[in-house]
Amino acid sequence: MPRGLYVYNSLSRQKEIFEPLNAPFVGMYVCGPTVYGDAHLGHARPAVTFDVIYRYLIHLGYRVRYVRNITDVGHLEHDADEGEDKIGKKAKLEQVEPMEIAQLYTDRYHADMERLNVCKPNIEPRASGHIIEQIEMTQQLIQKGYAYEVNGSVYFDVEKYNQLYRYGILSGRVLDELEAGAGNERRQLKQQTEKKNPHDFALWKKANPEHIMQWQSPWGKGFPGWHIECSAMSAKYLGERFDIHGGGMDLLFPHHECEIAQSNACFGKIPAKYWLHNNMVTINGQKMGKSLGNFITLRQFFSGKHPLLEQPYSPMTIRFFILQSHYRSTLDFSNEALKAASKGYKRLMNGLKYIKSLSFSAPESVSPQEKHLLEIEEAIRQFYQAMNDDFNTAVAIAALFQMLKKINQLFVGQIQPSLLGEDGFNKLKNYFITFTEDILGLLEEKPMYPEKAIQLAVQHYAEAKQAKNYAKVDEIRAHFKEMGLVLRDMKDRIEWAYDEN
RNA sequence: GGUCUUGUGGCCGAGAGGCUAGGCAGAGCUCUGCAAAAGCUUCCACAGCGGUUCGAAUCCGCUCAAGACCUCCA
Repeated sequence: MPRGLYVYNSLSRQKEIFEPLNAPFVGMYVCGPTVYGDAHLGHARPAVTFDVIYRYLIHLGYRVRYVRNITDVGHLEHDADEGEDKIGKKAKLEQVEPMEIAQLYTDRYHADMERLNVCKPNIEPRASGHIIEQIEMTQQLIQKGYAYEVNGSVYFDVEKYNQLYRYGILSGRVLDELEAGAGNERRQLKQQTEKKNPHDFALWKKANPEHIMQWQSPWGKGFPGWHIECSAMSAKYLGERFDIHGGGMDLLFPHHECEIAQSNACFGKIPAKYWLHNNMVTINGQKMGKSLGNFITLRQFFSGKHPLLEQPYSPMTIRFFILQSHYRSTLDFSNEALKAASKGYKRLMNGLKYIKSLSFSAPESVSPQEKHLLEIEEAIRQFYQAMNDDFNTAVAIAALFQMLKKINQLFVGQIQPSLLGEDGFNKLKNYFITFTEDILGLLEEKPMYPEKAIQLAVQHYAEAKQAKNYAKVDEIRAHFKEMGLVLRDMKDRIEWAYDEN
């Protein structure tokens, strides 16, 4: 299909043609969750975004190795001096093993992602399973003179690195200016650390005796620093240089900046060729995040149990909602927007369900009109063009609705399949299904009753209708409504569909 | 204080110098026991003020507003 995929590279701040280092292979690393709480809408965004990128690359014929990590150690709660990590803190509160917490939330994350129809990554490495790799990388950095040990902790020497390379290449920061505007409080805090320089970041942290998560290292007992896991694990599974590194925009600095510094100092190359960052989900115009406490978990969306939610929103509604905006724009949460997404999604699914049930037939009397074929091909072109333009799913979905229009015209019998011609019909059907299901990952959320039971009820409805027993008819309609379904009386038949309200 | 981004119709959300985005909502028509759905038609825009241009929502400047990062965060 159409070649020429362009992606926005945060490193160059512009769109670049996507050319893998070793086509047809593509290595993609995306920063996954820290598993100490349930995933919220903000976690769904990168998961869905990079899921579609993954699916599209595969669709284009690339052989993708997708690595998404699980952070189950190492992220510090306040600042490095406190030396308490998030997983450990929660575990102490709940009197369980830290790994139990990590396991629990990993499982819950997996379940949530499955409901969102997010593909599993090919490799999902855990930080705790790669302590050795992280220690080795830290040792190498010490050997090369880019890291130093103080009291059982090891820090990356940003000043030293910046002499040869440029710290800030990704985020556009200049080292000398970094500290300039920092408030007094922060400056005082930073001066108390054992770091040579406030910008230096931990590769390895010494653990206090009461600290539960700790491992033996050449520098005593401790745990890995904030950023080293991604450098160590991406290098292990994708090589020292790979194609795509993704994550949320809030990770751009310092996380990804530090990753680049570490990996570059260690291996002499910037780890990824393309750096892709999704924008934030906002709520009342503000970033949805853990620290602000203004987040709504995915489970709360699915159940509707949150004060801000007027109703539950299904996983596919959430997915569709995310895909309706471009991944580099902020996406504002509101009940109105979600409800609109829900309706749009269901309309799309009704079309999908119908076109799947339809096959081409051509009575001799009707001959195809080229106009239809051209319109179908135009929509297909628009879809690819949109996806090739930095994965513009919003425009891609607009193309899908163009195709839906044709499907609905078939549905109400305004046009016949034969009018599209066999080629036109097959293109409409096959591309619509491929685009919707395979690339965008939007699936029907099937009713909880088997198709056969529903067909039986449809029959009863038809009979009541025939007998003009309108009381019965209305009763059956009400039952369908309860199931989230509706009945549609067509001229020549009766169909059931998903209720769009 | 620094770096950066954004401001589009009732709501959400694309686009990016001249050509319909799209979804949801609203109005009308067709269809219908009543519906529902769909189709067709239709209303409603580019924060403000200047400038560049034959032409600006799109480029430049200023003003106002909102937000992100500089600390763990997707």
